[in-house]
Formats: sequence, C-alpha cells, structure tokens
Amino acid sequence: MAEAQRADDPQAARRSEILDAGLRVLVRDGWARTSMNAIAKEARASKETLYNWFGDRRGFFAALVRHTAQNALEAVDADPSEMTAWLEATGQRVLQLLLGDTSIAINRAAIASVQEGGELAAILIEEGRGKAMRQVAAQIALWAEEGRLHVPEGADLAADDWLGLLKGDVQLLALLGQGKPLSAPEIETRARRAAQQFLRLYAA
Amino acid sequence: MAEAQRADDPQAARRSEILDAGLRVLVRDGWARTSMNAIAKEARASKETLYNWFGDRRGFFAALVRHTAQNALEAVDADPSEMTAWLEATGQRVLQLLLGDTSIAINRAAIASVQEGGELAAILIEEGRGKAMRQVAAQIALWAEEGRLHVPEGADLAADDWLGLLKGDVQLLALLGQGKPLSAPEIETRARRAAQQFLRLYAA
DNA sequence: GTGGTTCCGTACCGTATGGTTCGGCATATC
DNA sequence: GATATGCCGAACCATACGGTACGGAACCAC
Repeated sequence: MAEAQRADDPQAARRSEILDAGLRVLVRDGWARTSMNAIAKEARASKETLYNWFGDRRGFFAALVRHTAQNALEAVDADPSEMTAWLEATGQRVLQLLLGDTSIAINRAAIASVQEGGELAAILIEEGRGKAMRQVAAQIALWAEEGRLHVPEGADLAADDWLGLLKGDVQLLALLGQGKPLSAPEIETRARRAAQQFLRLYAA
Repeated sequence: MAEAQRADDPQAARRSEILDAGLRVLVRDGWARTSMNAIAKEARASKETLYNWFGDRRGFFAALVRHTAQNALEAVDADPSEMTAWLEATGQRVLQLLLGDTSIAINRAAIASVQEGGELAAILIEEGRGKAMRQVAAQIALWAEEGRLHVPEGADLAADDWLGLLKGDVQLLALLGQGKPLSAPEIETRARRAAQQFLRLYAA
C-alpha cells in the first residue's frame, strides 16, 4: 500500500510506513489504547518525529483516516451494462470493505472522536462514503436515463435504499463487535439479495 | 423514568437517580470524558458509593446500559390489523429511539468499549435491538400465516430488510455526528417510505 | 574531517484517571 | 442518649497519557 513513492521520496515512504504502523495498532488495540507511545514503538519511530510530522494526536489520526480512505477505495470496475451483475459486484466490494478490520477500526475511532470535537468523522464521511455513494448514484441516474430504471424520487434516494438493503444491520453489529463476522459466501449472498430487491423496487 | 420504586425503596430510587445522572454526563460529554469523578459530581454522590454499588467503571456502565435499554423500549401499541399503519408507526418509533441523544450516546459508548474487552455491546444488542426485532419478526410471521405477506426466506430476513430500508445509513451517520439530525417530519417520511417499499417487496 | 540535519531512544513534566481511604454528618435503632 | 450504619466530600495513590526536551547515531555537503 502506497509503496509507490518509496523509491523517489524516502521521507514520504517513511511517513506511509508510520501511518501503516499506526493503523496496525489501531486495528489491534482500538482507539483508546492507541497512544502516541504505542505508535512510536510499533513504527520504531520517536515520538518527537510523530509530533513534528503530524502536529498532535488528532493530526495523526486525521492523516491516518485520509491515508486509509484513499488507499481503500478503488474504482468499481464491473461492466455497467449488466445491471444485476454490476450491483452484485459493487455490493460485494462495498460490504467487504465496510466489514473489513481496518474499516471497522477506523469507524470506531471516528465515532469515539466525535465527542472529543474530532473532525475525523467528517473526513471519513467525505473521503470514504461520499465518494463511493456518488459513484453509485451516478450509475443509477444513468440507468434511469436509459429507461431501465424508474426512480421517481431521484437517484440519491434509490442509492440510499440499495445501501440500506445491502448493509441492513450488519455494519452496526460489526462495530459493536458482535461475534460472528460474515463469511465470503454470506457477503456474496447479501449482495445478491440486495441487488434483487433493489431491482424489484426500481426496475422499469 | 423508573420513579416507580421511589416510594417503597429509597435505595433503589437513589440508584436510579445516580444512573440517570451518569446518563446525563454520558450524553453531554461522551464516553471518554465520563469519568467516575464526573458522575459522582453530577449525581452529588461520593465515589465510594459508586464503587460500592457498581463494582468498577465497567460495572457502572453495564448497569447504565441495562437501565436505559429497559426504560427505552415500551411495547408497540399500534393496531396490527392495519399492516401499513402498523409498520409506519413502529418505524417512526424505532427511528425516534435510534436517533435520540441517549441511544446515540449509549451506542457510541458500547462501540468504544468493544476493544476494551467490554460486554456493553452484548448487553445492548440483547436487551435493546434483540427484543425489538423479535417483536417485529413475530408480527411479520403472523401476517404471513394470515396469507397477507409472502416471505419465502423467512420472517427474520424480511424483518432485516425492513430495518435496512428504515435505517439506511442515518444511524451510522448520526453516530458519526454528521451535523443534521433528522427532524420529526423527516423521520415520518422515512418510516412511510420504508413501509411502502417493504410491502412492495413482500405483500402477497 | 567538520558542520549541519534528521531521526531514534529515552528521560522528563504536568495532568487526569481509576480506585482507595478516611473524617464527619445525618439518620435510624435500641 | 448512646451506638451503629450509610453516605457525602475531600484527600490520597499509583499509573498512564499527551507533549517536550535532550544525547547520540547516521547521513549529507563541502
């Protein structure tokens, strides 16, 4: 992840390494136990470096959220002419991302930081969810223009319904650490069901 | 809330008062800043009492979660012969509850406590969500038996779809402190839409 | 080699927390 | 009225945190 710059800019590479280390600690120990000490130790960096580069604790986490949100979400590459297949593939991808360890840890941290006046949540929403859902809504709008979907209340609301059907309660339950994590086939099933239901609601 | 016992058992009443005070602090300041000191101050109680009665910090929050989860969820009282109306009323109620200050604060605390080895989340799921969703699923199963709904994959999955349509992403966004809280009419609209969509998917 | 820069490792400081202890007041019981 | 109990308020302790400061090693320029 982000090793791209390692050759040309060792400083940026080191920065990326440190952020990755921070992410490891966050995933392993949770926000509350992710102290600057722990990060420095994991990254084999000095606290002085951390503070010099990231300002303070919140600055570090802001950088961390940006770092992972950018790395996490690549463009959806399925063929949009096949609505069902596209929805299923995209749904699967989104679910995998949302239920992954890093996403869960980051979301937990963002939620925890809300009442500490954190802007983490805003960054996360804009950089993560926002981009993805705009993509989906745009695709839905396109299909509507082609006459293949009927979305009288707008593509955004339709996209919201799709996301609701897709996620159900599983993301919240994952955030709450409810034991059973979804297996790959279960994720596939959820994505397929969401696509079906969505088309049942909106197919022209 | 829970003043019922105040007359007969002053100890239980005081206990309830203290828990309410703890909840106020939690809602106002968030989990991280809800120290035992702050609770004692808000409740005008001594820390000694807190530790005597609740064991330790986690014990206090476990009691707090139980206290509020029990108080929060009263039975749904709408008339179940009218499917649409029942779904709308129930949906509205659930949304109001889920998006209320206390629910958000409690959920945030539970999420934060997951990685601290907390059992808060388990209590919250069982005592809150579990009970409510069992009620809804049971009602759906009843309608299915009457031949008014068609739920080939079972009432539980159908109830899940309803919840997904109802909540969409709004609960997560609220947990993330995303600025705009839903107004009462917006909640009403969401509940109505969820009921409509649900019936479109499952009406016989 | 000399000076400068960068960064690691560690020691340090002030603060705040969880949890314990203790003196004192009020109430209840006999 | 004496004694016991329950609880408040405040002081106390050990710990851990965020953040700063300092000595030394590696590297670079010249």
